[in-house]
Amino acid sequence: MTEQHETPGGVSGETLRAVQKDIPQATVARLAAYLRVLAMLADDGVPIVSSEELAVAAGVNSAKLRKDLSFLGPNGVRGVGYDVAKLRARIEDVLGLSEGHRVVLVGAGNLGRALVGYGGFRRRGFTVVGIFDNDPEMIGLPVAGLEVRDVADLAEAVAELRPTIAVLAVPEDAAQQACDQLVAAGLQSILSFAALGLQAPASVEVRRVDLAVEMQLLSFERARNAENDNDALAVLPEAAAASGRAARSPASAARAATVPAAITRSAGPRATSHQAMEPTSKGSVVTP
Amino acid sequence: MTEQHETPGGVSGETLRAVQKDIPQATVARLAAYLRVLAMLADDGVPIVSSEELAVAAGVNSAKLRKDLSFLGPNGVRGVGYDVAKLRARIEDVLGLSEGHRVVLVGAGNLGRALVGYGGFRRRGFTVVGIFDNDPEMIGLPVAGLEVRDVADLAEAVAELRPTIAVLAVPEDAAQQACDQLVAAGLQSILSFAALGLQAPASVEVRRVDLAVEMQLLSFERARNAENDNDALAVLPEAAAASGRAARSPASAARAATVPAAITRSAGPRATSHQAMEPTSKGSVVTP
DNA sequence: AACTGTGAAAACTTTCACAGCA
DNA sequence: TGCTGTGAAAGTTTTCACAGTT
Repeated sequence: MTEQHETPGGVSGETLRAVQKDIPQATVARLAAYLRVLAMLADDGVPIVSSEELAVAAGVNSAKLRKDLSFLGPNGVRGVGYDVAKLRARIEDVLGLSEGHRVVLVGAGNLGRALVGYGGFRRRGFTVVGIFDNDPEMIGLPVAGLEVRDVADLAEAVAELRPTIAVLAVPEDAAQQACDQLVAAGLQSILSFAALGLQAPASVEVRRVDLAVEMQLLSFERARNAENDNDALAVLPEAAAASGRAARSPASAARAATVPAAITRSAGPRATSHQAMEPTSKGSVVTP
Repeated sequence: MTEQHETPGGVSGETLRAVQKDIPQATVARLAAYLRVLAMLADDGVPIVSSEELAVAAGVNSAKLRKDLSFLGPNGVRGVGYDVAKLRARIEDVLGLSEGHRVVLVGAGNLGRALVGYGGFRRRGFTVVGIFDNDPEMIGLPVAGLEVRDVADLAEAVAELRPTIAVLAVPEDAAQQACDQLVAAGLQSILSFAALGLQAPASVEVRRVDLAVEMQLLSFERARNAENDNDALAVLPEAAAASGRAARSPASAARAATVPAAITRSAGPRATSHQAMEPTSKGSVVTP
């Protein structure tokens, strides 16, 4: 949590605390996106990046990116750009990722297995340390190098594994019970793939990823674009026909991919075709 | 905006068109969330719901909900509330869901199978009509009542199946190629689970669900709350200790679950404990 | 009396455009 | 010169509070 990267010498918790409090929601959602791009750049051995380059890769405009980064304090060098490694470390720090996270997975079905197998997971500092299920057939089986354990042993296992995040990938009808068990075991951050809202103490952060919501947003955009296309066709037949990899209308250009949350937070950021933004909030499969 | 449902008689396309254009992004992301709650209410046989009840269930405040619904035209009855069935139909209409959607899935691995098995999917009007993979071992196997087909046959199959949405659940390194095939086959709406941004024509809507982003947002909230808790503890030790299912500080109360997109659109909406909001945009696993 | 629909105010976010530093 | 960091303007979203309807 604490920490600063540029300035040597210890920075107090005060500093980071202040920073975290004042970072706008919208900005936080995008920081995670910048991080992904930075990781790619780092893999490619790129040492320095300008706000313009980074912004394009992340699907936002450069003014927004610079404003976002300005909330984290000075990160770049004028006339030069941002040091990829430094900026990356700084963002990880602010997002509370620098220590990495130990994750327990509840539900070893298809979704659960898909999740542990998801490479971007470990690559981004999330280590699955335990897998649980309530199906006797499943318990004991090896999944991703771990043995599936009985969800009844959760409390005890948590004491031993010390996870910071739990991922809930169980059927709808088992979700609330599993959630209660996680809460009882002391987990404070839960990412749930159940469509229904889970009841949990206010002190526990439950984030929901709802695939259907993402699909619905996709549906809306399609409906809206179809509309626009009709309008355009009515007025400018050739222009509309020549679409291909061409430009999109300004109105829809701001739209793109992101999922604020795993599959979700909704109202997320938007983005242009190759990269999308708007995590959340909206976007995203994050749903209420 | 225009439009009326109560009134019998055909409503023109003009009307719906105008409505869609003017609905704020943030509102659209939340409509999908309201829909889920409405579906639950309908299942429970609840005929009428007030803005307050619906808002609480969706994790937003009632003023926001009423404002959101006002963009769809008059939907309720003053002094009474909203007709659950009517409101549901109206929202589905606006989101372009009323005709339902035919979905093709590319990638029959764990994630793909988890997705077709996901009940909330079909229940919300999305019907999987085709499953594709490029693994010879996989092709021909039955999954969810469908036979896995060769992704090479996609173009041909699309002509036959007429899907409106494609879900991409393949490994990172195969994602761009699969995306290109979908685009070539004429798909216009793609929900991708690949972490990387996909290159596609501007006319194609690509929505990304990135699980890692959701986890990162969860990490940030935890870091921020830990901070607040420290502050609270320093000042009010007992109050902080008595957390249980107690109230959360106003600052963090606004936070909750949602994933604007499947797993995100970023910056999505937030919500209170039992129900969360802020799709996507942002919320959600929607990422840039 | 109960509850919706909505202008107007407040809060938040994005964009502009430029001063300032390397 | 090139690019960051940032006030100030513009645009969007949320909240308030109340008039209007049943």
